[in-house]
Amino acid sequence: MLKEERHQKILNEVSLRNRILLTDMAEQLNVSVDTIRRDVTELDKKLMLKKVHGGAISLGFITNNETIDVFDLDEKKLIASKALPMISDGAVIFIDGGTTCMELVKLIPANRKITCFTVSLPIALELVKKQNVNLIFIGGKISQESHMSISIGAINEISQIRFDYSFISTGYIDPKHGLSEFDWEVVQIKRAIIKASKKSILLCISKKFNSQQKYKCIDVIDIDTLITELEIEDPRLDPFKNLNIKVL
Amino acid sequence: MLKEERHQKILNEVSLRNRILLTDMAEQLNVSVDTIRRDVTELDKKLMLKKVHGGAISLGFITNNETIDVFDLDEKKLIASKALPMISDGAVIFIDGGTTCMELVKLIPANRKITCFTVSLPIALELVKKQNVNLIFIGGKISQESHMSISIGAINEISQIRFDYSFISTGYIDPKHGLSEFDWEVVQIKRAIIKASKKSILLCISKKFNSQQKYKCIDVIDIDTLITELEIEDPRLDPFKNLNIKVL
DNA sequence: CTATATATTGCAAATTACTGCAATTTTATG
DNA sequence: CATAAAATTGCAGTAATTTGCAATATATAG
Repeated sequence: MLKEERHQKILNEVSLRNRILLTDMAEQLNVSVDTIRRDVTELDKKLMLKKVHGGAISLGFITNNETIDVFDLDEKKLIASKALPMISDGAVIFIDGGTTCMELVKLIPANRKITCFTVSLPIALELVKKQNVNLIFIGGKISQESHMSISIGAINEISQIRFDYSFISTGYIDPKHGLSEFDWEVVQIKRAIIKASKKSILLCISKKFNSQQKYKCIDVIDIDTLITELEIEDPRLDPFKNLNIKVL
Repeated sequence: MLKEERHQKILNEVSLRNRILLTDMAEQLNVSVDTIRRDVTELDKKLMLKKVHGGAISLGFITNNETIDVFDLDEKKLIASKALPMISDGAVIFIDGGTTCMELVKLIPANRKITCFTVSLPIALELVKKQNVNLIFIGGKISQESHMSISIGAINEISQIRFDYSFISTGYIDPKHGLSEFDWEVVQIKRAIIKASKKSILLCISKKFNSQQKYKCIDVIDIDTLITELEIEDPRLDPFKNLNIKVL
């Protein structure tokens, strides 16, 4: 078999499976592992794949973090765009932390006049850029992990406010087990927020469906609206529709 | 499974959840916890996530590597390095906003155990990176201009604290007219801070000398130490030395 | 403080990588 | 066609990497 032929087959396999093992390819192409190794080394130099210990991965796969992130980002942007119409002039809203909420914040038009509360430093830093947003940060001890204010004082402050809408995120969600989190403090904060909100809107990518963590936060029924990137008629949404919450 | 494959899966999970447990990933990927730990350590070194006890968290927020051009960065770094020795373990300090204070924050070593208050969002976002800093953000309405918390509530909160040191910045300074600012609210906050501090250290680049603005904040004599980028014997410092404050 | 979970370190086994070399095949050229 | 030069391939020995495990230290939660 010609070398070029092997190269082509290797590249095919890499693009198909995103990764190969040298031993697999050796067996498949009936040559020694050394030969495959040389082939892969060559293709690596040509930047046609990435050689790693024991095999090779596609270049698309290695930047997978970015591409997947961008992919996720698109989904999150879609969720954010669905949520945006709920933010109308004059509203008093709360915006939670997390990347999905961050996309929502980015979408808020410069001329939208609202009062916006948050406990998340990154969200606040983004909100402060908006000319017509009256931003109030609920202060206190900041958690290293979540970059959120998580103290009792924050919970007290929240309890004395009445939000028209709260846009919240969750770490984990399950139709039966409800929303759950990794940090107990975060659970406390989120509960306070939902209690202080006339309406709670959960922004959640469908990837998180059917996952749970040790600290239960609230039941799914406790939120008013669930916004995902899915089409409304997607069967994956059925378990949530049955819970009698609004699904967008 | 190739190591890189695991890395990708770990990164995906981290970006999705913001946080993972080593044990969860080990189970999910069918390898030992040690392996996941090594993976995470490696990814941490590559600055692709942050390793924490028991797991890892997303860098998504933290990588605010905005290379905003800071004027006179070298001078500000010099000032920061002069101020750094005053931040000792166990101290309760306040750090003001501004680029000079930001340089000081960046210099704080990871193992320095302090309690740190601030009203500045960017400063807070930088401080939250420091493992051993107990960070408390004094919340309230955030000013668009200064990205600082400037409400009455914040002033009240500050008045109930006692800082060992406060590191403050100023917009304008003049030996006779004192420190002055553009925003009335900022003046109020700074006054409260200085009142609540055992010692106040002003970080100020010499370019600001002999300048003033409409709202006077405090007199130069009200601060304890002035730190500039100048040599101690520089004649430009004489007007301040005559005011009987410490000059570094 | 105590119990549990996690981190660190060293180590051994298995796998993979690298190097030099020889056998074989391909290519270049008269 | 003949033949030397170059490229390709497999192999063997050695080096490096990866992985899991165990013992010990450290950190966290109650």
